[in-house]
Amino acid sequence: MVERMDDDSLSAILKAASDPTRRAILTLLAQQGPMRVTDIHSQFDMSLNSVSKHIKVLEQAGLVKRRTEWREHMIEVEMGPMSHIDAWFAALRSIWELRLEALDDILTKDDPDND
Amino acid sequence: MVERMDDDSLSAILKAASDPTRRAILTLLAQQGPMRVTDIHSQFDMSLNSVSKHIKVLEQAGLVKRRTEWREHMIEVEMGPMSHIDAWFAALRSIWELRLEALDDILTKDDPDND
DNA sequence: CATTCGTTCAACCATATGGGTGAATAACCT
DNA sequence: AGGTTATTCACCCATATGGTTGAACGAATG
Repeated sequence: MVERMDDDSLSAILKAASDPTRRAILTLLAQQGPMRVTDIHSQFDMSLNSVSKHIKVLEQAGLVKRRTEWREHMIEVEMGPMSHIDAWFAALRSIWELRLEALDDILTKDDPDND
Repeated sequence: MVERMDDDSLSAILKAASDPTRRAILTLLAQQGPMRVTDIHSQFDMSLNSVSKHIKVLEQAGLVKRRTEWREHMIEVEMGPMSHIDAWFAALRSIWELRLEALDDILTKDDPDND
């Protein structure tokens, strides 16, 4: 069944994922596993600070998790919340298909009353 | 292999979907089928103009299609591009799972060399 | 203690976004 | 032609966003 999640959370997730840099960070983390902010930064042509901010956005959306080990912040991708995107899309598609089926039903039933 | 679609298109799609009003519009259209801008507007507590702007964002992201019939603009949800979201998510998950499998492989092989 | 390292915080800037209002355009209906 | 209807365009405004630089902080290390 459709887990009706917080609209705000979903917005945050989608918005966080809508930035190419942030998607690249997620991909990088999925490939490499947990990385430090500095390591992530080394893969991008932008200030460490900007990368840090992107990570914060991802973190607040729940798409990454931070394990602060001593002075190093290990950032790890979190796949769980991403399924909310999937769920929303699936729900939308199911609503859409339901309507089409109903429409088809109306059009194909041999009811002489139509028109 | 990861089907690398236009990064910009995907960004546009995710960004368009990241707004609650726009998601509501998509849901409405999926439920009701094609609607006019005015009809959509009647469901929201906001100016017609704002609704029109939201529709334009959805349109540019390819999430809705516009059939301009005479003076009426019929707006219809377009499910196709939404699968890009799905595809991106699936690709990310697959990258993630591949890494975990490889990791598991390393950890479980009876290699006496590990320390 | 001073330094270096890893990271964030604070301030700043340009641009985008979401909202509003009012005018303009375009087509239909007398 | 004049009025109504449907929609967008052009502005305006407040706030958010993505980027920058420089300072600050906390912890390891010489």
